Amino acid sequence: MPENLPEYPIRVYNTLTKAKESFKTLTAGKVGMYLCGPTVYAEAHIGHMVGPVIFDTVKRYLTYCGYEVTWVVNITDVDDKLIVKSREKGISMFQLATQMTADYLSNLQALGVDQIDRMPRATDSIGEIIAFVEELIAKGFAYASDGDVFFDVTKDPEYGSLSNRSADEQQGEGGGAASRKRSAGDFALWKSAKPGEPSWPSPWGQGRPGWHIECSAMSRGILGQTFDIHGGGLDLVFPHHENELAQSRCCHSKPMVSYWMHNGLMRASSEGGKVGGQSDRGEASEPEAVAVSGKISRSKGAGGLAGLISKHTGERIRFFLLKTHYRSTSVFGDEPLAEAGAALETFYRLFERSGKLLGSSVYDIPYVVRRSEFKAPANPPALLAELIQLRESFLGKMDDDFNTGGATADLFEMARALNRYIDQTKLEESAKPQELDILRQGLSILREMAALLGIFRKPVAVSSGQGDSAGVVAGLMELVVHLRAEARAKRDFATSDAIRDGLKKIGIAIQDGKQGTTWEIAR
RNA sequence: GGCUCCGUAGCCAAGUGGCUAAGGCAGCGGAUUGCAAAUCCGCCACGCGUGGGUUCAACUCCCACCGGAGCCUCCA
Repeated sequence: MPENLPEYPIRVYNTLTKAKESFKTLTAGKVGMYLCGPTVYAEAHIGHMVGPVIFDTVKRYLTYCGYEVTWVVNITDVDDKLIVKSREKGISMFQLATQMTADYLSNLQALGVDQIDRMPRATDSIGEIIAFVEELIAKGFAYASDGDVFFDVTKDPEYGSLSNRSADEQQGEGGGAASRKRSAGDFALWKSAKPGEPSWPSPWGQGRPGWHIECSAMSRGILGQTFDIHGGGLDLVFPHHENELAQSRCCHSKPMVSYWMHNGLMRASSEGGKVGGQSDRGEASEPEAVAVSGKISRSKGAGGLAGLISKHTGERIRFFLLKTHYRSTSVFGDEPLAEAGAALETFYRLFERSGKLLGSSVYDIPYVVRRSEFKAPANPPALLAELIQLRESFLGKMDDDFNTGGATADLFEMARALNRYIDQTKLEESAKPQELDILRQGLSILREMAALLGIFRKPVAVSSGQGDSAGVVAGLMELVVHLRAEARAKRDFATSDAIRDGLKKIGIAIQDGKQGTTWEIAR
């Protein structure tokens, strides 16, 4: 790779310049990427998954394009909310953080986020944080005040450049620490500990880090003073990233990051305005009033991601997040997720159908994992020519600020082309080896693109039977399908339809195809 | 009040100066099927919140207005 530096026209929207810019790395072929992770004081909600899924996809894409990416996601495990929450629960702050970190990690895993290289914890980085604060004081950008240390925003002429606001505009009352601040916009780098609070020794007494400083310290420690991409939710632009940026830029007298990327926020749909059925007419068809509440947040009681995952599958949630552009806000709820699920069925059915023809799982078909390694055949058959073109289209969308939403359209076109090929070539009646090979190659291209989105990496469990019962269900279904086939052979359609209808009522769908009858439990 | 962003078919959603405005969900016709389901083919925005303006040309740029969201306090 070093001798063959990637040259792809990737463009990235930069919050700092408010424009799409050509992607250029600081070090040839290498990318340093930092995403602000969660404060682990409560269970994660779907909003916390947006950034990880997006940046997981960004890393997959950049890696595919030949870059060597180091992706860091921090864990904030010391913070006021952690202290409050742990007291409520009667456990230590560290226990709470450990529990919630485990919850976060399990959610990431369920959504296929497995590209993270480093997950530093704030409490493991206290030494680096203190050193960083000392440097800022030495350089005149920060001052100690009665056990606290504050960043002096008036010393930074560029303060506010990220969120487009000026320091003197900040009319905040300065919080509880106002009396110790020189100006209201100053923010804490180090907070003195009250009795009983978790604390670490420092040159300013016992205390703990402020919110923003850990990211400056940890990103520097792992990625260096300047790195390529810094991400987070749109709600972090101010004050978190603004402050982080100010600390690092002032400390090092150089830019902190090349590209600031911010993802849009999720909004929750909620049923509201349940009107009583007082309709004049007998047929009351009140439209379901769906109120869209604001941004979801844990302070409003959002959560239950684990339940959501078991209900909708991680892949469905991931696809839902990726079918919209990462910078837009989207409304999330059971309906939108179910729709995403319905869309995915197209692919699952294609894979099942193809798997039967090929005699092996589509998920076992190898595919190209480096963009430069794709080799188009000299005279491709029509199907492959079409897929190659769709592949180009897909990659073009991804090059343009990781437009996953636009790219999914090409995925659907690929599925249609493949289904059409199977239909028109009548592969299900008889298939020549070379025809199956073309199908296999086509599926390989589809999988290559899907892998960039981190989907279709492994089969989704079709029968939802649990444990031992799955085998029982499969055996029962085999029997039922067999009996029904006998009825159909005798043209006893009353019986066969009764079986089908009865199964449908308990959530099992039957499909009669040329290759026999298949069944699936409604997902 | 200040600062951002958004408003594209019944719903979700890509596009953002110039060929016929992607794709998905739902729906409707047709092929197929014993009937369905699935799959394929076709239909489904003469118009992209409203009103002005710039331009040879605007959904795409500018202004105003209406509607919605976010940030300015903890937040992914």
